[in-house]
Amino acid sequence: MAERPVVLFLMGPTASGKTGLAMALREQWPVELVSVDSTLVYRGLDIGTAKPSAEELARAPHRLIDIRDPAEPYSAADFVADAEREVADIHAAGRIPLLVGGTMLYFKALLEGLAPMPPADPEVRAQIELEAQSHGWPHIHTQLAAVDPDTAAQIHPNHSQRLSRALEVYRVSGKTMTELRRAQRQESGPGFAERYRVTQLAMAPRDRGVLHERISLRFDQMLEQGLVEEVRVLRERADLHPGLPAIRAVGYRQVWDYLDGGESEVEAISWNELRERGKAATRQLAKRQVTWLRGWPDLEWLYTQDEEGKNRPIEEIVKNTLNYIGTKTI
RNA sequence: GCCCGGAUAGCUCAGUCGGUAGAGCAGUGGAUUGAAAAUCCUCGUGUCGGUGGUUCGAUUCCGCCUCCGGGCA
Repeated sequence: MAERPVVLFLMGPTASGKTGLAMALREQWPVELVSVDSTLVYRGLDIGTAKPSAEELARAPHRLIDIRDPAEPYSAADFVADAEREVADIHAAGRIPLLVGGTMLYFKALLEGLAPMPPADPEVRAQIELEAQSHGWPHIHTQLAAVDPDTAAQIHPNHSQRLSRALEVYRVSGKTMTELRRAQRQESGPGFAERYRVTQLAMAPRDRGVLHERISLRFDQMLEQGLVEEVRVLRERADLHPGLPAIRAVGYRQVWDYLDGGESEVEAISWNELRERGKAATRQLAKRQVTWLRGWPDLEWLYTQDEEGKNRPIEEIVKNTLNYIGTKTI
């Protein structure tokens, strides 16, 4: 049997420097980049998502960027299908896929697969939302517990989104998540990790304070580069609203609120408040990303600082990364 | 200079009819199977501005001082 093809993952919190490293690696290794990011998929969300510039993309193309209109939600299942296709395509061209990004659920879904569940159903979702509004989420939890006690036991009674999804799955398919996850274990073929030799890297500063500082500077830069104008353009479209995943993205939601406040004095958000809220939301995102990564199995950490807290030059990180990849893949 | 109002958690503030205090935000740790940059859970001791007085006991009442608002000169 032929040796399994190599796949590289590069994960890390926002503002850790993943894109820079990925592009540097591409210059020295036969890798092709695949973006693993739930917001870079949307066209027109550029500044606030820290999307690589047109010049950067020309020099180092990323797949799965700008593949969706902001009105059209993208999902973990969409990602798994797209990523599987791109990985196969890259291998067919004799290159090595480097999946780079910060959406850990997407990495996990690709690695472990998803249960054969029905896709989101907007009408069922709206109905559940309505029921929750009049009776509260704990009532939804009770309903779920009646049909799928195992799943209900794993979801907090206030956890709106996961409760909604679990009940939605049942109402749409007539099967519980528990049953469908059992089906996943029994019926699925070899998983991603069985088909490929996956090397997983995580990139981050040692010290969270450093990340916070970078986030602060970067959000101000985004504002200088015209983030508000970018959101203003999105707001002009009648079909976009804060209920969409694209508009809920960090930065976009806060600017949307800021522009909302223009009319009503009471709720108006000041410029400084916008800056604070945008930065706080980004810090919280980074924290959640790090939570995913702590305890993530088979992970090689690339720290962007040395033990004394000094920033390591990108060349050094590239060199160490290539050394590590070399030992794992040759 | 005078008058009024403030001074309490990193920030905004509530409160204690006198028995040493608690919300929101921020932060922290965690969860995470088609929205995931989403959504949800956990964690609250801080010379209650300083100083003197009254009191068994003062962050709370009174005096003075400092600082910050606002007003009058």
